[in-house]
Amino acid sequence: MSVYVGNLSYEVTSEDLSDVFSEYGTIKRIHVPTDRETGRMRGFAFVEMEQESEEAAAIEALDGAEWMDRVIRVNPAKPRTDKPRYNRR
DNA sequence: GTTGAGCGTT
Repeated sequence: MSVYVGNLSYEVTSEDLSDVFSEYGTIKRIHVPTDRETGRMRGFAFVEMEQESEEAAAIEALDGAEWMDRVIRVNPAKPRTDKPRYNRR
């Protein structure tokens, strides 16, 4: 169970996400991927809750919501695609 | 500014 949070501002941190999502359930884990090469945020994040019902509540409440002057996107996350990454630097 | 890692081809 995990939730994808996209269209985020680059100013948003995992703390902000934790703060907001904890209103709808118990945060199990927060993951904010940063670009491996630039070290900067990629404008999205992942949140895991204890229960899927909690995630659903968060999705309903936050998807399309205006946050940090930006309409964010919240959806059930897709499993990590394990696509080949041959010549990465 | 939209789907996470790492190994360094898994």
